Amino acid sequence: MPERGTKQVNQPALADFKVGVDNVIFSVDTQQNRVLVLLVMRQDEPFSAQWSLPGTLVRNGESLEDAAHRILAEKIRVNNLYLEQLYTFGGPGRDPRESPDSFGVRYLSVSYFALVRFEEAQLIAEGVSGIAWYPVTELPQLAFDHNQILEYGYRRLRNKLEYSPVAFDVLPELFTLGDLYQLYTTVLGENFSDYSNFRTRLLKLGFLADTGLKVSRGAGRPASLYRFDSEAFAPLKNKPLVFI
Amino acid sequence: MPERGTKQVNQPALADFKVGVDNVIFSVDTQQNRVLVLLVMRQDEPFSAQWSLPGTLVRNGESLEDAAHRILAEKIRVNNLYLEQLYTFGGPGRDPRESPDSFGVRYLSVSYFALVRFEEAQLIAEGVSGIAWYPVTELPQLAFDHNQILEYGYRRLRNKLEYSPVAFDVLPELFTLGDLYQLYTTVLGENFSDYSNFRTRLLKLGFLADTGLKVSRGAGRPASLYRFDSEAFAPLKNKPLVFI
DNA sequence: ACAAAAGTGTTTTTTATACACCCATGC
DNA sequence: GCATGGGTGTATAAAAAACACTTTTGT
Repeated sequence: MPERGTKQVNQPALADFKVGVDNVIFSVDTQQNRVLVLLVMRQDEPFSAQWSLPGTLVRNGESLEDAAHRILAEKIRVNNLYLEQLYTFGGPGRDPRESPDSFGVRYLSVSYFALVRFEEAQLIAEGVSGIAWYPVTELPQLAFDHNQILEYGYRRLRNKLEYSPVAFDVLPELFTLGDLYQLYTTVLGENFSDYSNFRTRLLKLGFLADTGLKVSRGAGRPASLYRFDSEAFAPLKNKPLVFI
Repeated sequence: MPERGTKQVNQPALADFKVGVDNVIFSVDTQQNRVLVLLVMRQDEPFSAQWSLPGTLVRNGESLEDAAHRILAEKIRVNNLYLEQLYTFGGPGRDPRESPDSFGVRYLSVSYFALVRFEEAQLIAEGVSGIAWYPVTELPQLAFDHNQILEYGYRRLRNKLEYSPVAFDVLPELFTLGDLYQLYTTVLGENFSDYSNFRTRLLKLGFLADTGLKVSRGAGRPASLYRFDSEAFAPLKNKPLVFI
């Protein structure tokens, strides 16, 4: 990192930071076919009583990823979890707790991108239970620059869907090819691919295992339940893949 | 961001941070066909007299990207520049200036990924001139976790090369299709594509403008000099593209 | 003349796209 | 029986991959 300014004298002072971690946690409701993001109601100033991304300030001895796991575990119980760093927002003035003259402590946010399974995820109700899944299409105004962070996270979701098997981190353990197709259509839009071609392509890749189980959902022929076979996927891990 | 712990009492203390910005600056020597990264010799403790990425600590009122630009401008004069955020490294103990008990101030690094043109970039010699381009294949041991950051940056370069027109930010303004092909081979390895197919594909994309100029480099037929036509590329900006 | 690098064209194989159509179930 | 969603197959177009061949220079 940095030179310390031992030689130069009239150097501007270094900023002091508190570092926060904010999680953009996505899941998908396969029943209602909606992409959801987890929001919490703030209890404290600033932005008290406004929705925000679940976040926390980093503690002594704690890594960034530890902090991300900690805040996630405080809000939600999950079996499966996909987590990766998203982006770091650190401009001056992004937190009203910073003094207006730009001196004094600054607040930096390292955001994380997380995927969980809606059906398996249990929200942890705390007090008045200010925690909820929001459809990404109906977002409220969020605290801080969280709308921007969320937008950035949603873009990441759309991108990853195309070349990475993240779909299986938000779908239930067992899913039909219709579920999978629906997920892709709701996130990527109607015209990304024909259903039957999508089917053929995905099956040919060889990491979707047919469980033999069937589900019937109203009218129509019952669908096979598939499972993501991570062992069969392993050799494809670093190859450029096209899911769409 | 964060709840402040107004209600809970026995909460571990929040960490205090200094935030550094470290740049992974790549360029390419088309003559010698090598990918280069800019390193600076540290003058101060810790890691005095060791090579490191050019970095700096963020000052009062300064944004992360501003800091990245500042340190870059201190080391190198460029006409062209590509810059984007890379990753944030913030685990405890990544800087020896942190006290060993993990209390006291911590050092976090937001790294940036930069591309410049080797021929146009002038290094700014300061004092004993501890600044140099290193081939990515012959890296010395670096200060802090900078080898890890650099590795991460190089992976980003390889990835971006495949779907993004970053090649034209490291190549000279005018280049031959051979130069372009050489760049791809040195970064991506020999067997990513046949030269003649690579040619045809790239030209069909329509954003390489033939200047009509020719260069002769030793034996062989002289090659046309091309220019990246950013206007012709604009409509393709958000489309999924394959360069390889 | 010939090696070396640039550039063009052709053939084959693979993949994408657009459909038409059959299958099994609920109502 | 027929609407509904699941599932298969086929014909066509496009793109990727392999490679043969021509062009223009330096020596």
